[in-house]
Amino acid sequence: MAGKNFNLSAFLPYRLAVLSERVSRRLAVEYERLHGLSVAEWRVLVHLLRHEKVSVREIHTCVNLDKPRVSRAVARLEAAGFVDKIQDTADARLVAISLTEKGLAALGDILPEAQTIEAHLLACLSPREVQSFFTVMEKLHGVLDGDPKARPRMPADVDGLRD
Amino acid sequence: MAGKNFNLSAFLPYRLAVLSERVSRRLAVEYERLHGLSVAEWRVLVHLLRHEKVSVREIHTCVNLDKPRVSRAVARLEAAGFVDKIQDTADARLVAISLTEKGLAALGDILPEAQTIEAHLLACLSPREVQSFFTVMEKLHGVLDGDPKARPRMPADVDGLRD
DNA sequence: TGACTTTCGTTGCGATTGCAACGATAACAA
DNA sequence: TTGTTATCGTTGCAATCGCAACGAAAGTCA
Repeated sequence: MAGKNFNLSAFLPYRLAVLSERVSRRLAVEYERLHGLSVAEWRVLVHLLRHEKVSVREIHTCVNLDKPRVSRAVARLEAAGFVDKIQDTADARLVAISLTEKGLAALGDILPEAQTIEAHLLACLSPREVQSFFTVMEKLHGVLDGDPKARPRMPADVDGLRD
Repeated sequence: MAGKNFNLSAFLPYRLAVLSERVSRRLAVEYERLHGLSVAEWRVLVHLLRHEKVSVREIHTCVNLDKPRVSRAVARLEAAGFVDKIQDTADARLVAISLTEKGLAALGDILPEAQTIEAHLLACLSPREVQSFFTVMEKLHGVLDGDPKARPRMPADVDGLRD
């Protein structure tokens, strides 16, 4: 049989999954330790740092979480006092979510840790390697962008790299 | 505040998570379409291709799935007839799992698709880029290996690259 | 105006997840 | 032997997941 020598450990999707999960979990240790946050909650908070009064929909399209996940994350963040959620005056369907002081303070605790972890990871690479790594990830996304069976990518992840 | 210009879309852990999930889902389309398999079941089957009569524990340490997940995946695979599970004669605690003809046939369907997807992804990269990409992933693992707060890596993923 | 379609955020629900136990068996030590 | 410890695979359980469907609120157009 053809695949007899198929090696899972060298299979790109598997490798990506294993590395990504390990990195995610390492980060999650800090979210959890500092303020009991989940990945979804962390992503929402980070998004709010740069965008005030945003809707669930906008967060959803920017941080790669489906709508229900964002909705529930926001609900938990609001209950914890990290976030304010008020109804939009112009469009009653919309909700305007923004950071509270407490939320900002929490980010102040977590962000440095997160950036330290990232810096720690990148420190083992040469500038050329870093550059190449991100380029390759981008190219792989490009392949999936052209694959009708792949889930389309959130626009923010394409544009977001520019600033 | 320091992190005001923090950009999630350029944050390494986030980028890795997004890409990895997209690739995984693209693959999962094929598992599902062809034989209704989950990621866990796919990984177990692939492992069995190279290792006959293995225990749950061994699979667990080789394919980055926790024990309960392997146990349940095997149970489903057995119910579907893809796998045989017999009790080890020497050690009654152990179970010997191996592929059935049907399981082998299923792999025969899925493996080519999986390899095509991987090839399709890699085709957009130069040999140097591929080499660099895997090297970088390895180095990132190396950083986590030295980080006490990171979850240790499964030995098989270290050794597995050698063949 | 009024019937339709679309978009909003939320909720329901079955399935899956991760983790901590569990009973059963084996290995080890006194 | 017998008591202790370690390891096996499995199960319980609460939390989370993804997806579909929902009611409410615009938007659209005859």
